[in-house]
Amino acid sequence: MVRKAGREFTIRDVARSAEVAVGTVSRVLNDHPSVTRDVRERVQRAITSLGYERNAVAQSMRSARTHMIACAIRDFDIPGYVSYVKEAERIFRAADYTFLLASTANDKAVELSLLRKFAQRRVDGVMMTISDESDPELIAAVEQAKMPLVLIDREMIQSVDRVAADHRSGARQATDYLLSLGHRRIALFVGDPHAHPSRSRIEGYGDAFRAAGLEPDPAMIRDHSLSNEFTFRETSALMQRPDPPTAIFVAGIDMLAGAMRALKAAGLAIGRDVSVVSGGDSDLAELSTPAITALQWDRAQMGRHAAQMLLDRVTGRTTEPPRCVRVPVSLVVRESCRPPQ
Amino acid sequence: MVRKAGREFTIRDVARSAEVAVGTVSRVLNDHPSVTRDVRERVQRAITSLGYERNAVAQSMRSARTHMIACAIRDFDIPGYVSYVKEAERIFRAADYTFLLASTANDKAVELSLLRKFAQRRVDGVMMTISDESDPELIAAVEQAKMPLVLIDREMIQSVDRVAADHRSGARQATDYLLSLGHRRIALFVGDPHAHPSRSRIEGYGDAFRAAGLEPDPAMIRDHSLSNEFTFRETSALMQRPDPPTAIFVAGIDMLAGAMRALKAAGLAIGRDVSVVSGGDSDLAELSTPAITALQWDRAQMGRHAAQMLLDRVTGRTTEPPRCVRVPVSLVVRESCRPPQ
DNA sequence: AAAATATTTGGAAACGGTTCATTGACCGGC
DNA sequence: GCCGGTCAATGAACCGTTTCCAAATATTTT
Repeated sequence: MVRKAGREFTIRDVARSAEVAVGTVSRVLNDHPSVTRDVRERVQRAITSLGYERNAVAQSMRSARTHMIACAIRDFDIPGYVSYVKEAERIFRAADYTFLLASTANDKAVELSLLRKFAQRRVDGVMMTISDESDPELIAAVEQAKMPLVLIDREMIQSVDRVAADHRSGARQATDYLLSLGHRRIALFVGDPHAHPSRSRIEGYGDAFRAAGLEPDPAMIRDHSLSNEFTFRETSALMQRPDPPTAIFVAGIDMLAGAMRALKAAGLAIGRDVSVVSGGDSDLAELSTPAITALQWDRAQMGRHAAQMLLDRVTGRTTEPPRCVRVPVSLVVRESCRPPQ
Repeated sequence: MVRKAGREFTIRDVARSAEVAVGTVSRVLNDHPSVTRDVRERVQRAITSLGYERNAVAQSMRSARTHMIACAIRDFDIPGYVSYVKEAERIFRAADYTFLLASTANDKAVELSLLRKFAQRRVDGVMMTISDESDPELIAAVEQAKMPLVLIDREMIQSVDRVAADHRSGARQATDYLLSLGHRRIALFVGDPHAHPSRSRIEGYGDAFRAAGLEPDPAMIRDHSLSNEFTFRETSALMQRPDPPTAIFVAGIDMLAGAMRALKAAGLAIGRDVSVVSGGDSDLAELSTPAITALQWDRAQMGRHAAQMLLDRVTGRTTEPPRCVRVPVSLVVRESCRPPQ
């Protein structure tokens, strides 16, 4: 049999070649029990001899399931995020789902447009972060999504499943530790306070101060952007004040590099001149000299939870009300903090 | 109009609601010129009032184009790779292509199975790495792929498009530099020599030795795996020899952390006790104390090239024979290398 | 004003699977 | 020898678009 120009073989070609009906080929492909050994083998032979590959598009068209899961995160190259995603992809692939990935640059318009695209593609489920958990348009888009959806590291929208690290407790631990060393002017860097991680970190920071009978100084808090440039600029500015902080808590997951660059440029030594705690652990934190004290949580577990929750919805195994899984955060004490001079 | 239970609105519902034919709705959706303003507006109104979302699956079915690009890389959480991917995704999204991502763990079976999956999904193009450029099965699978395909950081398979960094020149520069400082026992760590980057690095390393009238010592070369554990173990072993290397060139893109961990554990100071050059630049390399001398190339550009080449094939803009784009590599000298004592 | 041409709209076929009602074959029991 | 029941296999309908031909209408030309 010769393939028609530009056309791939279809189930009909297989049927003709094996001298059976198309329905029979479909049943062979789907391991339906009521096919005799003889016919099954004839069909298998036809399939291999033609090099037939089943068309997933046609399959999705009829079955109204695409076996695709979409994921949208702030940015690909944030090692912290990618750890979640890596584990999730592994689980989805094992469950025979294809993984679709996009970055949003933390931009609401991109987030909304991706949600529409995912809907048009009829993906079976969505895993994502959003830039602003209190934006009505984003909330509406998330709540009215036609497919199951899991939010990553977001907490506020109660009507969908969520997986989040316990950043409030993490920030509390970090701040408690710095306060216990005697620090009082502790700079706090977080990202956009419209999303849960930043808000929770600010809360945890405040919790620690208040538990010590102190009031946090708003001038020490910088909440604006997650970019490295921002962290660099603000660290530089803060260290030039007449009363610079004696400790810096760079709470964003990928802010450490920016702060270190600024301190290096200013000729300040971590540990000796200023104490530093990083809000996310990394090779950089672990292997710096001195090694940086950091907050840490099981990122693979977070990805696993998100993937599993989503799969449970997609396959209909769960119809329970939406829930929020919270992953614990702990402080790894290294060498970057000393009592202030 | 009420949506039937469990069914979404279709183009037919829109047609009925706007009192036009389905073909007309399709023409409105596709901005076909021959639709009068009046009809167009009536259809638009029907679309918004029903909340209709076009079904991309059906569209693909009919048009035989999915507007999806698949990408398979060794691992998500290798910052070096993710930089390529990030830029590529941006370009594909801008061109209205959806990006499909999978990790292969550098495993041939996974690579083959993903290629089949991509074929079944009828993606319009594929961007990937493969674990072994000389494996006949992989070569066959890549060459016989029904869709355009671009290999990332692979060079050998001439019959498809490729984008690769010039690792040979990079390794030559790094080794030249270490030799010029007076080092002779220079350890070289690379990944699996079945793929271009490792092979090229070994060649570049040898080039430098031979250009200096020396012969490289095979006992100083470790080519096996890209894992951090491997690098850790082998670094530890090598430094315990009676004649340990005076310099280490960790040429793999994500091997630096493993080597640094081993040196730290052995109580050896980089720069003073042993010189180090990293085969890939990173925050870790830049911000370590001392800062690590590293090879560097424009990763975004690599992703851009790959995406553009693929788009040119997918859209039929190019029918030229396959080519290989090579991205230059340069050495950034920092503080991690000194003459041997 | 009629003819020729261009433009807009309608409606059916096609894409490649899955599903389901129907047919046909075979077997055992009375 | 007939009937009922089970199991395999058939083939048409269907999923939601796009595309193409034909019909209807508008516009220009003669």
